[in-house]
Amino acid sequence: MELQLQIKMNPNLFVRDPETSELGKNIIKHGILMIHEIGFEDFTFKKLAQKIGTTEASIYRYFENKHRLLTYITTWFWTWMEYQLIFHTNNLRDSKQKISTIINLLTFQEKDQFFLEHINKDILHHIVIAEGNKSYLTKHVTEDNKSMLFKPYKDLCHRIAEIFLEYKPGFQFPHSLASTLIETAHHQMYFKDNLPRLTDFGLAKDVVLLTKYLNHIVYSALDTVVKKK
Amino acid sequence: MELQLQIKMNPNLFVRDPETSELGKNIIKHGILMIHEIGFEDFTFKKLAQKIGTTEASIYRYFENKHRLLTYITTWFWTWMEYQLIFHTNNLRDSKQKISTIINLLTFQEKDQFFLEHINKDILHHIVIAEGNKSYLTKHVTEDNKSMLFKPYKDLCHRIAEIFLEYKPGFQFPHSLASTLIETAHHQMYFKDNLPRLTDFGLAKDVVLLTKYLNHIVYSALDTVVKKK
DNA sequence: TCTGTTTTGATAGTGATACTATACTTTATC
DNA sequence: GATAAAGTATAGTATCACTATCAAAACAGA
Repeated sequence: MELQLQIKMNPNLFVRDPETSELGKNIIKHGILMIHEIGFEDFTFKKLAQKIGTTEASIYRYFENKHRLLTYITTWFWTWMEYQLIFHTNNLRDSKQKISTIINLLTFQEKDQFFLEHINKDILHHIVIAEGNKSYLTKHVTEDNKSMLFKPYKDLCHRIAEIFLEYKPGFQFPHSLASTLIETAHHQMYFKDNLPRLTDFGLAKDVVLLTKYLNHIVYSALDTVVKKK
Repeated sequence: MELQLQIKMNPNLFVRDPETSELGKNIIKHGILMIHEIGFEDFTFKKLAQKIGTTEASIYRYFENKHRLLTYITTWFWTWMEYQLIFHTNNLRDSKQKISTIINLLTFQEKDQFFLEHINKDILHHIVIAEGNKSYLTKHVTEDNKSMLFKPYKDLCHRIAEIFLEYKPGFQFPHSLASTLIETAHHQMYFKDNLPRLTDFGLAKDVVLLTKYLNHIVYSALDTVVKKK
């Protein structure tokens, strides 16, 4: 069975909802492909327009600018990630299993239950790894944050934090540990592929050692009593 | 006593060494101030030229483009950070104290021993937190990496890794833990100020809880035996 | 002090980027 | 079949990211 998934996005993210038209879906689809291909810096609406046979002006009817498009697709990713987390942990009672699921999701080892023809999720994941930070590393974070653009990221973080608390009630840093886990998973994957000396994963193509590392970090942090100091 | 510090930078980072002239030093000095003030995205060589009373063309004589300037200053920061680490841990025998020093340095709680009139290190630190990732999150990482542009970052990471190994010989992930520590320190500081829901530091202005958190992460990871799995 | 070299400044120009505006055509909807 | 909405075509502006040229100033060596 494949579930048809419709993610409702915050209207502040777009000018016109791209999910409501073919052109909109094409912008998302080829936007993702193109950002992955040439990188966010070199990506322009003009190039995208050429690729999908439309005009710059038409794309501007959907997104204020390319940064908003980036925020849209990364935010979509985090929303989808939370869906996945809910779906996969739904039937689990053991919080240890839930934590394993989180790590597997973050390292993309969990099979996707949802289907969407215009979004390639593997490529999207690569974009979030390589460009995702740029959506909040700006001078207008605070403003964007007030418009709730980062809510899905924070929701996911909070959900993970709750699972940590379920595993270890009273743990002092559940949210920080959650955001650290998310960011570390992505950073270490990026480093593994691009700056491997910053890791201890050697030339391994797979994600086995990374998974082991993430498990170690999380469980050691949760299982060790936080010092009074 | 104040030590006069001259950091020798990789020549691939610049066209003409900015340390060799007044104009060069001004580019660095006001470049740092301006990137901090308006953010890297809005920063241009034209604006910088206006500010320091020179021309765009003159700045291009020193740096190929603004991205190179960013890489220059972040790389300078990591080199300086390694100097600081060496300086502060020089006389320490206890690896536990060394680790405390690392965390204090990363959270900017250690007093600076070096003096430089044209570089404001507190502001530089803020830039590295908010913009530093952008120096390696590009489509040309691999190329830049081959030109050794990120060597200082990797050197610092390696030095921290060695201290971890000194504390816990045989630890499987010293480099990953080192890069995680560096990145987490910066991310959590950024989150604390801009997206506080991703942390557990509340509205605290200081860095006490963050320090406690980083200590917890590092020591729990090092003190816990890595599972065979 | 003359002379050659390097550094900086002034000016101009090019092509791309990041938009905005307007008017016209096609498509959906009632 | 009328009306609105969506999309296309075209054009235009300000800024950006450079490159080129030439002249002036500074400076270094003989």
